Amino acid sequence: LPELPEVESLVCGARGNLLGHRFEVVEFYRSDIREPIPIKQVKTVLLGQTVNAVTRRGKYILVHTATGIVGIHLGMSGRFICCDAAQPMAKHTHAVLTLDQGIQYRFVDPRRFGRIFALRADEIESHPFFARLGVEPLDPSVSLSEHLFVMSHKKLRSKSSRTIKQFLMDSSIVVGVGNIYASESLWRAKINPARKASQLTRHQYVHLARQIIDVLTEAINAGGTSFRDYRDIDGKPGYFQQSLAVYGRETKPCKRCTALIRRTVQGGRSTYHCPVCQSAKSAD
DNA sequence: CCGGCCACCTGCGGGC
DNA sequence: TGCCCGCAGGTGGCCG
Repeated sequence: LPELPEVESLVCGARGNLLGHRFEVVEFYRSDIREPIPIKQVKTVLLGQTVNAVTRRGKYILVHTATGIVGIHLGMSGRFICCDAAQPMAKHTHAVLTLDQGIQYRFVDPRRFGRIFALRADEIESHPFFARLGVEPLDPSVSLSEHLFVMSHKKLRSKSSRTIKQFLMDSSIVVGVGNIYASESLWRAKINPARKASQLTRHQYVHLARQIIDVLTEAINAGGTSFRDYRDIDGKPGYFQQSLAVYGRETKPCKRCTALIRRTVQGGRSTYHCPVCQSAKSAD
């Protein structure tokens, strides 16, 4: 579920349901997720309070009220589902927030890698979870290409030999580029994922940044449905099935050149690339 | 200070 | 059927 496009879509949808509404009931069914949920603090922020804003930093969802902010991260398997109070409770529902009209937001997370925490309004940028986060790729005031180029060169001084794929997935450099969109944007930019980040030219970073912004934007516009088991109400597969060019397509033909997509492992995570379009030495 | 690796969990699909 | 293995969208923290 959670790559940046899913989180962004969720935040947009949540604004419609939450803004100006009040949490009447806040329930927890288990609090031992990634870190224990600070139930008392979370209730202080939410219970009986009206939502002033719903924002996002990286893949963190932030719900603002007059008494503070609750941060929610979905981890690998988390969902934040809006439904009627009458709906049967899904397995692994750990928290239920009931709004004034009986609408509920439910936090469901089988693997429990997600987090729920509270912070004060003035803590957002200094909180450990946010302090070292890199730039927002879709922030129009940021030159993503220049940032990536400069950061990749900074690391060069400390004999870094990090690959471009792992560099893109480093949230202290840029947030929101997860395992799917790292592979996808490198394929679009025709850059081999095993190349050293420090060896790419400024020109290549310009091209790569363009692809990152485009692929994330397209996925957001498609409603953030880039997960494996997504089906819409008619049972049709979402963006994931239709539009991902390489992710999860090992041994299938490249959508540009028909060569067979290859799966490799970098930092313990699967990487997909086309050995022809993204040939290792291509300076493109 | 930095890069690399692990841990944290449950579920699912494939092979035997 | 059923068991076992590998794999799954993330990331903070620890170790060397």
